Amino acid sequence: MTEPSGRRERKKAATRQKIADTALHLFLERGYDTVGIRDVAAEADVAVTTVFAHFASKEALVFERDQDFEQRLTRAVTDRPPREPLIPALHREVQALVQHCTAEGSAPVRRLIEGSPALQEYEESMSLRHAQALATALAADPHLSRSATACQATARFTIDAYALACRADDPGATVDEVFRMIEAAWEATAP
Amino acid sequence: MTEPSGRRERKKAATRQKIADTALHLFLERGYDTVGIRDVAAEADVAVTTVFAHFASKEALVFERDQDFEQRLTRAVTDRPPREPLIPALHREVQALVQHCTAEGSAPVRRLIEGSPALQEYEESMSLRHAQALATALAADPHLSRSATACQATARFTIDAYALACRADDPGATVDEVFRMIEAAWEATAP
DNA sequence: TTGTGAAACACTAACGGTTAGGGTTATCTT
DNA sequence: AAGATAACCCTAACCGTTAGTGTTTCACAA
Repeated sequence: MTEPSGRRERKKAATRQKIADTALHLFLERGYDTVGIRDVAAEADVAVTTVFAHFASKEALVFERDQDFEQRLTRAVTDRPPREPLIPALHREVQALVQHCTAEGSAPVRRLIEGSPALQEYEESMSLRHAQALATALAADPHLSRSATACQATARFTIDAYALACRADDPGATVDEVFRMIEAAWEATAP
Repeated sequence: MTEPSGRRERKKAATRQKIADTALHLFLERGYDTVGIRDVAAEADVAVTTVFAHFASKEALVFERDQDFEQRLTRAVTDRPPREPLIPALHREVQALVQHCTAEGSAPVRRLIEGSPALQEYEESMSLRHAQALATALAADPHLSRSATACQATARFTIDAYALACRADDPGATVDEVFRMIEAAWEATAP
């Protein structure tokens, strides 16, 4: 119940940050596979157990920043003004997310991920969780009234659009093209 | 260059089969997490290294049978009679694959997979590889002449249909419904 | 101020998947 | 029959991850 009560939380956050920064730095410098958890812990000057107290797995160290991805997607649905059509809202949000993830600064991290099967698998797994959350949000929207299957499919398609665009030569155009398809698919499910 | 030259290959296949059978048996009996690779190796009477000579990972032991999944999908595209429309062909093949995977005998294995995050992650990862293979097959079909993006998106949508249907209450109906969406999406990409 | 409970962290040791290194046997080829 | 090689074995280790068990540091109230 105590919100900003001080030093302990700050120190914890600092420790977490230091671990994440150290890890990303080492990964980018020497490669994901070559750097062990023990290396990260030593360099960050913490115990190995402390690393796992802050991050669920080695892979999670790399995806520190993409915390709010899921929230942004579901909010694009739930916080949309009444009567605002669904697909354009999703389209806009995905466009923004893709731009964020293909920005200049994210390039080295993307290369890191592409270079490690373990990281790619982890990212896919995250994506599926996001798709499930989005599907739930879609099914809960009273204005849509589509079948559960239609909601789940649309959620997956949306995540597909994001995943494809992140790896495409022209991310923006890819989002637009896939969303033309999603729009048609969605219309085909109208009651 | 030697095709069926005998005993060695037969023995190798037998060893592989014995490992897979033993593993699945143990997993179903005592649970995936409770059974270690060392247990499997001991029960199959082989060395641990031999297990990994035949299977790339512990998870791969469970998916021994779904070898031809990828081939069946791509062949549904490439071996389709000329002028046969794409989506119905895919629809039929996915329907068949789903029936195969939701058949009576596959239920215990499915429960095994649902019970282990590691197995689910592995299955997703397989799915993505299949989607990429399918996308390549679509892009290579001279009759289709769609953009690379459209092919990739359609491939992913198809895999989504399979994944959703395998977990749905009514798999057949789910395939049909999602393919109505895919059909519309595909039409929307007509040149 | 000080005592108290809890949170954050450390250390050690281990577990389980996976691999490297190096040796043995069975099969294939010539 | 004599190499060549594939399949296999054994040992020992690496690495991610966790359990068990303290120890330090902070928050809070008496």
